[in-house]
Amino acid sequence: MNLENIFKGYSLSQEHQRIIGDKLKPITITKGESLLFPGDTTFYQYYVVHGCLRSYFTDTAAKEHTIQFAITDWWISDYTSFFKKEKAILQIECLQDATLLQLSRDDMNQICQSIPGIEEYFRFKTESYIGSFQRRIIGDLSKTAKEQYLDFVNTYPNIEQLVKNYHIASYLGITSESLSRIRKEIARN
Amino acid sequence: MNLENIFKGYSLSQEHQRIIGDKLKPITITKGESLLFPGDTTFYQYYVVHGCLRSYFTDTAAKEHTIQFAITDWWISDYTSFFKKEKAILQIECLQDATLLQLSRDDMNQICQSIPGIEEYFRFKTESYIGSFQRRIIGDLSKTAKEQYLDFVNTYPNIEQLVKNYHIASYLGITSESLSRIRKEIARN
DNA sequence: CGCGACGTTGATTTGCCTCAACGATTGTGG
DNA sequence: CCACAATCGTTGAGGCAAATCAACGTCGCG
Repeated sequence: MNLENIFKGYSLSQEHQRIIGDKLKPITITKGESLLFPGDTTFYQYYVVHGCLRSYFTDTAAKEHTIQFAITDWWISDYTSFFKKEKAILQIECLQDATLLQLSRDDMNQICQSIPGIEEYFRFKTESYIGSFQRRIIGDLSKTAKEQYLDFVNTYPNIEQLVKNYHIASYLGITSESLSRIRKEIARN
Repeated sequence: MNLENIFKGYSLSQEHQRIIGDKLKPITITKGESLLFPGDTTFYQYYVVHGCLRSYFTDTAAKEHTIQFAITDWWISDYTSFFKKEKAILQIECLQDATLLQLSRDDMNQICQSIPGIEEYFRFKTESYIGSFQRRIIGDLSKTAKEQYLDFVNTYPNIEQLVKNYHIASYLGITSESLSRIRKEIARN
């Protein structure tokens, strides 16, 4: 396993790589399977080596709302559950056969304590989430569906090709019919 | 200054309280003033001792979108700017005369390094933001304006009394006219 | 081949916005 | 302390973007 892709910019000794490698448990999952269900509590976050997953919320009207997609080099979890040990409200589903590295909260804390500088990696990652969530809230509040879609394909061109249109629609907060019409209108130009 | 309210649950020695107290700079600000403007870079976050502030985004149509309110015991900043040293996109405005404690990013890091356990406080705070942003995105995606408003007054009853209706509307992503109609409809029942 | 999943298209409905006007309340200067 | 202006919240009329409901074409797969 090559840790360099994960901890880009952090030079790790052989010994430190071994310690981290021992904590990261490889997982394979096939399309359609789920890693986590609402109501369960998750003690893990997952690094995507390859494949594609999404986390989503199912509302009282049984509509699904995609919170996050994850492809190579992304981490995914229900972070409310992972951080606070609360029951998850999200489901995490595999959209394309995937290989993951599973890391528990306890092991993450241990790595942070025993390997100087690595806590910064995880802190930076958490802080980056704040930024992307904030951008998303601003987008939800201030943009039309068409603008949101154009932003999405610009920001995540690699994801757009991998997932179904109705997954994208559920991420943007619109119906798949509306997304279809938006795409049609864009194609006309 | 009493640090106990800020670092609830963290027992600090006299010496450590002195170190932290030296870094927290008291600030007073009056209604209508702003701490931060879009385009500036902020090196500070602010703890609210008393008073009320909001952070908001102004879109290309000159509409304001409130991202966060902050009252006693909350922290506020443009966290994208504060964490990443990027230019701020938010403005931070005082809604009720306030007393704040200003803490710079560098001082925060120094406190984290010199006082064991305090880094956990800030990490926990950042992780809590993830949870509240996630809940907000889910709300934006899955709830009607009326449900969103009811959630807001349940979750932040202390804030609802302090701020103007159009600030709440801009937080919920609706117009003040719509909020007025929603309130009227709720009052009928 | 036949079935189910997916995307598209049309007709209609609806929730919220926009624009406009008008009380109520608050603040301010004479 | 009053007069007036500004701010704020409310109400109405009309419009629009997206949802809903329904039908249908296409593609992939057992």
